[in-house]
Amino acid sequence: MDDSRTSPTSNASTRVVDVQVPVAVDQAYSYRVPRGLDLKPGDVVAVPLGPREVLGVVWAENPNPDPRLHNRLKDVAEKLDVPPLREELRRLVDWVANYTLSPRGQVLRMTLRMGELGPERQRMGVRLVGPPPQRMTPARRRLIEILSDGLLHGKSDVAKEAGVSPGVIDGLVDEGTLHVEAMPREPAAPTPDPDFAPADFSPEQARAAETMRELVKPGGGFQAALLDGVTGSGKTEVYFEAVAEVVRQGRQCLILMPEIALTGQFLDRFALRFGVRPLEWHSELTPRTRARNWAAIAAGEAQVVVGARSALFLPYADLGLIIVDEEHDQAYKQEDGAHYHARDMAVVRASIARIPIVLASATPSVETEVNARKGRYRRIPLPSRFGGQHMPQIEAIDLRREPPMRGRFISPRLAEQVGHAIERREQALLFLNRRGYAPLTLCRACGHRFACTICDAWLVDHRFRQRLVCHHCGFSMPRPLQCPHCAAEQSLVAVGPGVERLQEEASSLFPDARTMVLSSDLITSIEAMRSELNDIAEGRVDIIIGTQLVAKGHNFPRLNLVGVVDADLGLSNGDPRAAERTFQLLNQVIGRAGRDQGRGVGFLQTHQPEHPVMKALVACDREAFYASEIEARERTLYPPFGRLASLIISAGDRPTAEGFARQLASSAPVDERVQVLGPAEAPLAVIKGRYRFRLLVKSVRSFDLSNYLRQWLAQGPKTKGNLKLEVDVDPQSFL
DNA sequence: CCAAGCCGATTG
DNA sequence: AATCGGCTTGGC
Repeated sequence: MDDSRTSPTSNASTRVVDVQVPVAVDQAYSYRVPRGLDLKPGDVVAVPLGPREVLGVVWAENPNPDPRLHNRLKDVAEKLDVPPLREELRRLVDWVANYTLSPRGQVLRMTLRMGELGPERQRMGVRLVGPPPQRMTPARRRLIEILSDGLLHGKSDVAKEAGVSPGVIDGLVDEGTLHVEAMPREPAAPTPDPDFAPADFSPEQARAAETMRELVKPGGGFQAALLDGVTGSGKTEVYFEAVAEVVRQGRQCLILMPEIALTGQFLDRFALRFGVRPLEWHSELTPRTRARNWAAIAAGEAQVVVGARSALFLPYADLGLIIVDEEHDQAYKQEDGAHYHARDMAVVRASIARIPIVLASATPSVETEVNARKGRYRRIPLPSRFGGQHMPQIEAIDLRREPPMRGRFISPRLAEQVGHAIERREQALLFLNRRGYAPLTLCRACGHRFACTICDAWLVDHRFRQRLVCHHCGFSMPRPLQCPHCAAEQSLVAVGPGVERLQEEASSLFPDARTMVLSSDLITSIEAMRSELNDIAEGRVDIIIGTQLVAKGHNFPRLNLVGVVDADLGLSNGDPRAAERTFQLLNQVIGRAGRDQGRGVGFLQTHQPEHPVMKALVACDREAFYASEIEARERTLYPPFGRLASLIISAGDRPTAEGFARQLASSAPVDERVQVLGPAEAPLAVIKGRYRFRLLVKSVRSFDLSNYLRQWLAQGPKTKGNLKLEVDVDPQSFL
């Protein structure tokens, strides 16, 4: 059986290591180590995988390779010249894979998204060194004019500036007038100066800042803190003190943000405090920048990194602090590929690395709030707005008693208030978390409703684009002129409001006002977005009409009135987190008002002013909201008082999906600490032509739910063909 | 009969 | 994730 005697490649002196490759497999694969190559766990290597070569990470020494692999083992191709992944990061990868039931390789892939590695392409520059050319042309003259300072200029930059083609430069180089030299490499990350512009703190803020500095004292180990401050209380400047301290210690700091695309203002604020912008990490980086930033992070050159959730998995050389800004934000939950919650995994990383972590929010998630109440997290309060300003005054408008006119959505009282704001030359924001013109189109003649052909959803009327669009799969069709069902003409009516329709209404109410719609589907690029936000900040807009895009992190100095057009919108579905999310979102939106002048007002148009969320918002009574929400979670054993996982089964046809879901449910191991609910048809039963069923698995808190799920799925029925099973531990969304 | 397209298994 | 092989489908 053992043919090692005949195989020249396997002998006792050949080392074998297990290498984790960044593909969706859970196991590490074994490779032989070529003679003379020194490998240890964490080293980044290139290995052959099937017909191609991929990057991988040495996970362990393997003294006893599986004999069944005897002569199938391949050699490690190469060891890359990058710092090895530290044990801390490898343990995080293992932990996340284990907890979320994702293949380890899939988690590892997030740490190796390094763009194009390899030798850095040298940028070339030109310098004026010789006499003018014999034949002078206008193009050459412009070029020489710009280069007359004798300094080295980027070749493509100078060509662009002079408006000449690169050929002109080459010509002058040939004549000896210009000389080509390599440009010095720009540092990927300039070092922030912790003492560049220290903040001027109120006594309250100074106390919190002192606690921040204490938190990051050397040798302090793992500690989680909740920086709990209302919008406008100066949370950012306060946690900058912790950042400054960590920078002084020469260690690295990661600041996680829910949406990096919207953080233009944040980068500026950072630069005001530290003199330079921090290093950015997000999905829109070009491969080149990605490679540079990855290398700078791994080498420890980048001291402060601001990033979206994927920045959590980067190979920091010496991470000393993690900050999770707006920790309650849903955008931290990754919903495709590996399902993980970046805030929770950040706490895990901090704990593995034995470093402090700061969660910042004005409206903490219920999970975090409970951790703070139980003393597991240290609460650092910032109870009031900076400069003695007041929180906005909030009133509910009961739509049952003060309804808008038929076919309108702005009630008379809200319209009157917007009118006053415009007269005072202040801005008003109308908030409606609904893109497009109208969420439903129907035929007045026959009642036909326009629905997506492959999803279980109505088509949303988008008038700017002149199309009906499905928000779940992206399907769209031109807005028809007649009903496809009964052929009636001029019979189609828009039902319900979207931001575009609201703009129409605002323009008819205030014909002279300048309105602007801010909605994710109208944003073409980050650049365009930043310029629109700038228009608002500089007062070129009177009425802003926006979706939740406007809730996030932007400061509009002239904004004093916020009207929430449909405060009930997020409460209607059967989502267990609906109340929490509505509270957080509306609090954040209303918090946009009056940040600079401190006399903001907010109006909530609602059909249920007696709802706990509305009452807490109107009374500015955060405690009342948390008290009622925590009590409800405790009673029903929902997180954080119990554990939850969601299994989504989908297939191309309904019976297959439902059949498998039933089979799966009945194969669940019996355990008194676990409850398997369902299968139930998912709230959106069909998405992209796939029929979806859901099982909800609920357990007590002191239970290893991931392990239970793993055992269940290992012995349960296997998916095949069209069937797909997605596992989501700690689900946030229930659609 | 061959090309194209889809599914599922495999990667050490 | 990417690739390959097997199988079906479709055009000639």
